[in-house]
Amino acid sequence: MLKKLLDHRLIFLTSGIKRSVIIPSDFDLCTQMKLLNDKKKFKEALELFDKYKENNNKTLSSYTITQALKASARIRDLQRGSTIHQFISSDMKDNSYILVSLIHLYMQCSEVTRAQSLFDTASEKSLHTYGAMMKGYIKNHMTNKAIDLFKEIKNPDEVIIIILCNAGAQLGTNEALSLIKKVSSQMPKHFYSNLRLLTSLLDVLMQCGDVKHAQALFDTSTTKILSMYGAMMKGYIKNNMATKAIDLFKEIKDPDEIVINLLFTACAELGTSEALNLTKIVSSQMPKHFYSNLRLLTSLLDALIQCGNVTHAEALFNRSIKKISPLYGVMMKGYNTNNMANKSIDLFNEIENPDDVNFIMLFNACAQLGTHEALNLIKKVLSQIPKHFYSNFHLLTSQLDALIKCGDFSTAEILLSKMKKSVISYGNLMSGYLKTDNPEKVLDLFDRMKNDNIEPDFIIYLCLIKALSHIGDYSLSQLTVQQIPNSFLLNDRIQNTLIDMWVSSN
DNA sequence: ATAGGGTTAG
Repeated sequence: MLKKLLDHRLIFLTSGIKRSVIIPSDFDLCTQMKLLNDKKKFKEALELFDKYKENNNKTLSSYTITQALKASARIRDLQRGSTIHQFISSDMKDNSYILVSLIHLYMQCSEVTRAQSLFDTASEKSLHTYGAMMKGYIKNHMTNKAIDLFKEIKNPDEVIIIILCNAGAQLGTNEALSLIKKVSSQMPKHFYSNLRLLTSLLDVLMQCGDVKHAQALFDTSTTKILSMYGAMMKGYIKNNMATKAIDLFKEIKDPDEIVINLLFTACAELGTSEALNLTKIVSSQMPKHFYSNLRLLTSLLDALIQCGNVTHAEALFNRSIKKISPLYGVMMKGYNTNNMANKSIDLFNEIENPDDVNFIMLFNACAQLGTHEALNLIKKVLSQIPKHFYSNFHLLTSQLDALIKCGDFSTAEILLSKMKKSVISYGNLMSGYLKTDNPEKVLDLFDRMKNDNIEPDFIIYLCLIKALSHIGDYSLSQLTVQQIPNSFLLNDRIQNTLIDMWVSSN
């Protein structure tokens, strides 16, 4: 695009002063906005845009509007983006650059319907338009829609295939894997020399569990860029092969922040003393400014804690000038796993804007204590949780767990009735009733589960048999056990628990 | 204009 602009400028420079007063000012605006956007200074780019609009009544070029839309999309400023949309002249609305930018804007702001209607009414649909729609669907977790759209495309280019790989990686299913394999075998061979495409391909193969295929592809590539190592390491971690991820890391000459981050994740996964040594060596050898990357620091602390060195993690945490919620979260997790729930709670009280994970960690700490004070804290915190966190299933589950562990079954029951029903939450409440010697409640919950059409799992049946064992009613036991599928009756632990039950009811 | 690999969670 810059080349096009430069061409414009050359024309205007040679065509007299009069034009150079009007046009180059918009040109300058556009170049400056692009520079700011490239530096991720989106707000500044938009301020410049506003200032220019105030002082000039002239129509803006499509290049400038594209930059303004891009900045609005990146900061997810729907209000501003819509205003610009209204401001666009009708003949410019057919411009394909503007169309793509508008779709991108609405998709980034989760306004899928508005993006869809722009797409549907567009007179011409370019590959870029399809690409923006597909990317938007992925962003809004409507992955299958992205794949459906892909199937409409006759000659996908490299970018479209990259986006398709992203969709496949998000799904991680066998269906996604076979689609990717089919598409990659049919695409022009020279696409394989596009290393960004190759990275996405490695990523999707790994996320769908085809480690061997990814390895073969990685090994045959003569040129290997860092992102390819990153995709492989991420894939090994995902497929529980952390050691392989570490081995691959050792082959990298100049690791960047991303692959080091992946290394720390792998080390955290292993949690061995070798992993601890490696974490210490790499963190001491990496450039000092990496420590101010808070995402990287979070992984580093996690690795140290999981490998058992809480003291070192604490020291680094205290040394960090800037502290973000995830950094508190990882420390709280560390205290929780080391049975230091009180320290975890103290840390929570220092957080200015707790995120969802912070709340989860607090609930875990309260569950660990199981005291009356802990219950009071849970109730105090409940009123502080922002409403949008209530869609986070993890948060509700750990909240339920904390209430049960602190013995507040009535509040737990209310929460369960409001939650999306699941085996996990039922199992949690059942084992709570079992521990507090309420076997009748366990049977009651089992019936409610059946009414909710939830498929019981191993844990549920185990709780059920133990509850029957507590009650000790032979005919009730016989009647209930008939409902357990044979596949579960073959399990050793189920069989042992059953034996205990028959003994106690005779 | 749409394009790659990264943190904490039941």
